[in-house]
Amino acid sequence: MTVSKTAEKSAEKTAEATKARKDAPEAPPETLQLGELSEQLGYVLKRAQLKVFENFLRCVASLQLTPAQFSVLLLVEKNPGRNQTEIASTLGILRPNFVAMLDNLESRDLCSRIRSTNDRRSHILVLTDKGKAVLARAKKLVATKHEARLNDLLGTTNREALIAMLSKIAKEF
Amino acid sequence: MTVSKTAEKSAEKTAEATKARKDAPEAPPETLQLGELSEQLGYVLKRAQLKVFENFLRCVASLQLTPAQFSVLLLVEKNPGRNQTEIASTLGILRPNFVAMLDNLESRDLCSRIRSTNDRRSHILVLTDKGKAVLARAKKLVATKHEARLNDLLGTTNREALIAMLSKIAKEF
DNA sequence: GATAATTGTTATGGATCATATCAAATATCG
DNA sequence: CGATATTTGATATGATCCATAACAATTATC
Repeated sequence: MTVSKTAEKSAEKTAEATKARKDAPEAPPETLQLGELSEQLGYVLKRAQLKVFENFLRCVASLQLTPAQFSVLLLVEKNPGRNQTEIASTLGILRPNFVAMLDNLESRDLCSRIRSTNDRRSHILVLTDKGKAVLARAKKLVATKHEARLNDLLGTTNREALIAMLSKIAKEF
Repeated sequence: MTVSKTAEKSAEKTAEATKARKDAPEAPPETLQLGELSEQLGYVLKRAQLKVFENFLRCVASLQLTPAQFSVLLLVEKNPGRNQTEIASTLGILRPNFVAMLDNLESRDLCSRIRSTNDRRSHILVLTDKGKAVLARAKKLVATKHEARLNDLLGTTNREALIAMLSKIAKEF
């Protein structure tokens, strides 16, 4: 759809515009060559990440959950009774930016802030019943539509190897 | 360094705060459990991508190049004579956002916009001599410091497998 | 030759990310 | 004990990135 848009044009002025048309070995002229870019880790990582996030959003579109929101719900479910700072920092979210995120989730009745009795400064985070239900549905959608897509593409063994390598990079790079 | 910050506190009020202290099989209490998050493709992808970009910036800090700028220089070098729309679109950059990027690179005399004689609307992009030199130095830094780091971490075979899988995801997901 | 499409550009708004600062609560330490 | 420092959640604010609409100049199309 976007390939044949920029065809050869204005070839009547410069006669050389149609040179090297026969026995062209490779490199179709209308497509740009990525070259070393396709071997750059950062480039391909970023491109893959965008595609994966995009697919994630489609898969859980019915629940209106972003990857970041999904990760918050997962972490709160796994670690009930933790405060905002703890949840945010393990997700790499800065505390100021976490406030609006929680405002959103709380306004949708997916999680609650509870003033801690031990330390009245902190807010303990817990999932509401609705939050647990939504998260359960999200998990199913992600497993059956999102992760399954990855399995189809790579196979289970490769998928596990990929996750392992990315985890290692995230931790040790 | 950030592990032992939030130690157990105020354990004298609630006697249950110190329960399950002996024969704890796993799960140190001061560290949050990632749970299913560590298996989520999107999460580990994003985390890895941030680490890789961070490392890239450090490796080429002397040249003041971001990953995006590096990709532009690489693509222009590989595809001389292309216009802004072509370069931007193959990198997934929207044309309006590409203008400021080029203003930056051009103000640093790394690349030039040249009015095309065929189509006087478009700007042909080429690297300046300085741009070619800077790109050459950047390539060396990236190869010896950045990509080499990845080889040390994964090994050459795994590195190639990782790049291949990420490329596949970027294209077919 | 009138109309449509393309190119680079500007303006603009949203989303993400980072820093400084604050009040309330707690911890630390003399 | 009490003065000081630290922590927590929050606000304000700015930077950066990403997306859309619109525009003038140029070219393509019919």
